[in-house]
Amino acid sequence: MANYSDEVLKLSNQICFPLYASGKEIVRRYQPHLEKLNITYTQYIVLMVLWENDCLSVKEIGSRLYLDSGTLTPLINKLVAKSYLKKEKCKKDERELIISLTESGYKLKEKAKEIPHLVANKVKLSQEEAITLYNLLYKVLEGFKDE
Amino acid sequence: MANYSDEVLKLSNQICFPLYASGKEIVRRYQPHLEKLNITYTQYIVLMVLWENDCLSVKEIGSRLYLDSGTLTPLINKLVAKSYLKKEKCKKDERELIISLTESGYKLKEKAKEIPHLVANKVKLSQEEAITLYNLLYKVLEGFKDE
DNA sequence: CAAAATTAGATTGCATACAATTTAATTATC
DNA sequence: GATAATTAAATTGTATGCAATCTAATTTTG
Repeated sequence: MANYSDEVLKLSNQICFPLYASGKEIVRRYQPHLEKLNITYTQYIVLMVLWENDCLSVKEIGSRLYLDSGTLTPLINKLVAKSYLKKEKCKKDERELIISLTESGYKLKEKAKEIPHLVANKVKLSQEEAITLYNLLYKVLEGFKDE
Repeated sequence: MANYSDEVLKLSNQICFPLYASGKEIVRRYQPHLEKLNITYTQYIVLMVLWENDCLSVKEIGSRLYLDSGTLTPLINKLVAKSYLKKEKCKKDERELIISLTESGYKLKEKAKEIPHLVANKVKLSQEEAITLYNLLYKVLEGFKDE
């Protein structure tokens, strides 16, 4: 007979699963568009952070994107190899590495601006639902910060 | 001067990013608990599907979890190596592979039942907010299905 | 019914993710 | 001011994810 613990372990009763799955699926929708810019989704969000605020340390980028140096170091190296980014040691603190956009990295911004709309159109939510979802997701993320 | 396209490209204006990040972060909260069972999150959700409905094809598991054979084949092999699952060819259609729980795979269910609570406690949402979030996420996922 | 098309899994190749460890630089402490 | 503790990146190792391709089995079609 199904009991309470069975219910708890149903996929459909756990909020983690739809979070995990929808995150994955929406990122997958970005890839075909990003491919035209020769970048991946993770590379795209690194660029996005820098388009908004150029010249940041690896640490700072990681803190905004919830990524650590194990992910960022090789990823930034790829973007440097593609000539979208450049790295330089911070003068004040040589442990830090300042990441900044190259001319061609900055120019990508214009090409990228249409992509969010293209994917947003595939998300079948009303404006109001999207805003609610957005706020709840940030609430989850913020909640994780102070642990 | 910041214009509309700049706004569009701000991380904070894109619903994809909080989906991507919160999915990743909540999965990360599962790992320390799952480690005690010697499984990863993806392995856990495969087991969860089978706890709910044993004996499924790789295709069927993939359809429920939004994963393809490139991810599932090696992952299922690991669970077979750990003696949690077994594989057998489908008699009716030899292309299909039926995946089922072993005795020890079934027993894991009892040990796993406390984990969702432990992680849910870290998510700082009210009951009502969690339900709203849950429904919106499934709406996103369902919307992706018919493309 | 034989050839073509489709389908289920497996394989390959590339790009994350992240824990754990290491290295170099900076701060805190005695 | 030398040593200990801390911090930023890089490195290592393991586990996904997924597109693309391949192989074998089954269905569809002329």
